[in-house]
Amino acid sequence: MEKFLDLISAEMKQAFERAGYDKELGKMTVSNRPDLCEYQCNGAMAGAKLYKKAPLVIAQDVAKALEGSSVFAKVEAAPPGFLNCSLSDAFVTSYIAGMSEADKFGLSAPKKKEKIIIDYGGPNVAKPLHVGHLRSAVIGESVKRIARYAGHEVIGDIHMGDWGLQMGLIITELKERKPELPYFDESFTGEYPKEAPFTISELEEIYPTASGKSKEDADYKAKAMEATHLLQIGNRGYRALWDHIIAVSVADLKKNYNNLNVEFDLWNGESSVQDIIPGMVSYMKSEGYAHESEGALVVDVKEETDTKEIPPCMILKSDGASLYNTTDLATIMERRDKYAPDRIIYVVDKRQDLYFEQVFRCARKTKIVSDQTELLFLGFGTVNGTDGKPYKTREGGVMRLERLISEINDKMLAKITENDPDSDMAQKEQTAKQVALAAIKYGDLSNQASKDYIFDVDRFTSFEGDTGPYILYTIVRIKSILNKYAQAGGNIADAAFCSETNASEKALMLELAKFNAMMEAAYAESAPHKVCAFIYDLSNAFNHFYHETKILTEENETRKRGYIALLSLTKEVLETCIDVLGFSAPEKM
RNA sequence: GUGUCCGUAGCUCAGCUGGAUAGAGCAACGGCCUUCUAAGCCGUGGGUCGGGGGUUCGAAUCCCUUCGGGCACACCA
Repeated sequence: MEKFLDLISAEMKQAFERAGYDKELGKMTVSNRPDLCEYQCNGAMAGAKLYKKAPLVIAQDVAKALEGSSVFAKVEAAPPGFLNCSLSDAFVTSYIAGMSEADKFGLSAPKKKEKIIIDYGGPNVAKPLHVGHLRSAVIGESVKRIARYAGHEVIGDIHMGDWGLQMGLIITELKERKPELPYFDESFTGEYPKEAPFTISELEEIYPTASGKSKEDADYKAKAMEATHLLQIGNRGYRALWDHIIAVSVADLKKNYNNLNVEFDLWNGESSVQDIIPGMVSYMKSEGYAHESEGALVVDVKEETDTKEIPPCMILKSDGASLYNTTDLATIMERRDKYAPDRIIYVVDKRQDLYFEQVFRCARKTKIVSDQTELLFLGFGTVNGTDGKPYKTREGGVMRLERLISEINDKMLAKITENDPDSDMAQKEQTAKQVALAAIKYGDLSNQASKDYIFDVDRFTSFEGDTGPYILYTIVRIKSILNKYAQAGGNIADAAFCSETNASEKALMLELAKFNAMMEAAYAESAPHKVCAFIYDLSNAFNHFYHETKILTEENETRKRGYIALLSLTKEVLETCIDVLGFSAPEKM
């Protein structure tokens, strides 16, 4: 389905042509003076120089050429040369009616269906999730859903940090505490226990303890590095232990991400590509891409056109061990071979910008990625506290995600209980979680991803104005009316748009009409905040309409059915949008 | 030092492929609940769009410069 703006621009372009001007001047934009008109065209001013004519004269010529238009109800030429346009009710309602019939509300299928891998989440196993992990999960999930809605094939990969020194540290600490375990007995040849010798909470305590010790005790650190090495070369007991760590950790991660309504298609990690690293390294050596520098194996990635120094991309450390670069490059190879993606999107902290620039250049130079594959770095900003510094607990520690979420859940439940003391507790807890999640996600996604943002718990739990709960509240209001309508015997499916509209009704329709263009832009720019801005405007338009219009008591049946059709469409569009943002609305709140 | 991002109302942020009087939310103040959920609606006050220069009929938006801040800059991820 054509975009609304394109349709009315087409009408305007024809008018420019009929009046004897270049039709490319006829581009319409949303009015920035809503008191004067709905849409405007500034082409007459741009054409003034070209035709050596006063812009107002051109505007008047075009306005004249639009007399009798079925699209525009009114076109006015205003000094110095604006064309102020109001749309005809019939045109708007027929567009909206078409939208409600169309697949995806008129969002056209992409010219080419792409295969996209989104690399997001990126938690470390055995370390609890903290606020820093929130953005990658929330933004990545939304970018994934937007791309999917836009008609592409999308694979989400959590890409865990599950290989390296942190694993050696945990193993070392376990060995100190429980040396009697069979995993540490090199003569043990039997089957290892199926049960892990620790719980997730023990694991979460073990890692920071071990990490602390290794910083103070060089001997301990050496042991951890040795353990890491043994694990990597396949020590049987350590591998068994590692399997336990992963199993326990992944189960916990799944629970946490599930609470966030975040789902991954692949649970791969750094360890997944260990087998292909040796081959990749020897390929880079034999093809002459990699060379030794200061003891390490590197690939030069600087280019003539650089305005800054780009350090080489390191493939192996001077001790021969692999590092983040190594696994990321190997992962690109693996994805190429398994999925042949058109694009890989990395939803990662923006501080890793230079690092990914190196990796991408290295991948291109060494041809481990196909030329047709786009590598996109989607860097997000830091989550700060109200002091503008990275978010911490009141005590100054790292804020665990679970704690943050439960704090907001609690505040939410208190608010809901205040509003509705009667419903049963389980129901209210469920609703509280739903609304809290909307508050957190909308609070994050309504900011541009690349910018730092301030996570203000008080603001996020106040739920007024431009917030997730406001959007949910709007949806709940609509649902409530539609339910009442149905209960009174009305059939929502029978509703039909009425070509006669009041002002706030038309304004709501004009907001709805922006849907497909908005979604297209949100996909093209990987910009969930555009979806947020759209549903905020749409909710405002609805609430204004709601306030002005008595819907269920409307006596004119045709008008009433028109209202119901409009409510129904508004609800569906809002629900579609919050779904791509990764949250949902309750029945009541 | 080099690179990069940012600087818009008291606070948090939109707007940035150039257009009229720079928008929201919060906070402040004033209205609106016997009527579809007041987590709402309506209104008032609040701005040298960091400073300076340039391009343009027109600049928050593009270019240059300057000040202030964040971040990154090979054996972490």
